[in-house]
Amino acid sequence: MKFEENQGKVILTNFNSFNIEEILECGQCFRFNKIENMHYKVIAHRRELFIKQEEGKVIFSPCTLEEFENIWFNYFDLGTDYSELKKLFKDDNVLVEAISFAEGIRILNQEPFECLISFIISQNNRIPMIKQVVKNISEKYGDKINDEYAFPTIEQLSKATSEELRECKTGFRDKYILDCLEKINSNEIDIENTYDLTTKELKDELMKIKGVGTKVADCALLFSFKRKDVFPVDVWIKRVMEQLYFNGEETKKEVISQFADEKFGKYSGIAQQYLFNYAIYKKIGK
DNA sequence: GCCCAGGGAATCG
DNA sequence: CGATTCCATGGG
Repeated sequence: MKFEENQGKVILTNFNSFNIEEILECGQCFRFNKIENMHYKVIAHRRELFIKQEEGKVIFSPCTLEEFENIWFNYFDLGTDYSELKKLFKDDNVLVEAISFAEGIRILNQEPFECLISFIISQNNRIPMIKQVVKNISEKYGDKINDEYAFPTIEQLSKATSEELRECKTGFRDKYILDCLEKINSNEIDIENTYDLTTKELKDELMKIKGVGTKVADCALLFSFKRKDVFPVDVWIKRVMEQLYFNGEETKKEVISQFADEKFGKYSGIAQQYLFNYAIYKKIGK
């Protein structure tokens, strides 16, 4: 892998396992827009970033070398060698098949607060609606950056009222967002300093928030707290796992979760993302 | 009007 | 505790 700055852009070459469409469209993040094929805009870290992928190269702009090294390298998880991780799954024919549908998926390292709120909103909701609600909240409470709005800081969103949140179309999840803010502001939970916590300790912490159960906590753990050993089980994963590993038989989420931990191990979260993408692609159960 | 969405809380045995 | 029941909103 190589990256260098050229006239306000950073060009990434000699990489593997990077497909901007697969990375953004696989349901892990909500602040992006498609401009054209393999050309996207991402809003994260109070910045607007354009990503255009061509044969053998990815162009990030506007972007300095410093920003790339300090922010986007980590955001796109470029320190992780996905070709090595995929080798861990090479003996599982089912997973190999799922991976073949999106070789270029990577798990983004998103900002914890935004990711947590986004997945609180995801409860009983659809991906296009989640994107819309997160956008509404950003436009109402966040700072303007170019022609978009950054996701609000904790301080900014703490000014929100139940009525305002409902105007942003959060629906009944308004009280969950308010509870999240209360618990952060009263230091009942701390999402800033989590490095020393085990995955279970951090999960218990997150689940103190009303509206955060196993699934929402797992998504936050995987997508923003760098815990690649968690395997979020939602309706799609449940269906695809039942079909691929349980002979199409109805299986409880807890059983699927434990099965995944044992089968996929330390990097089960990566496996989950390939399987989720496969489930959506095949429209399993629909 | 009806159904369901990347679930969770409350309640019950 | 594990299992069942109830909850609640917007969009198609």
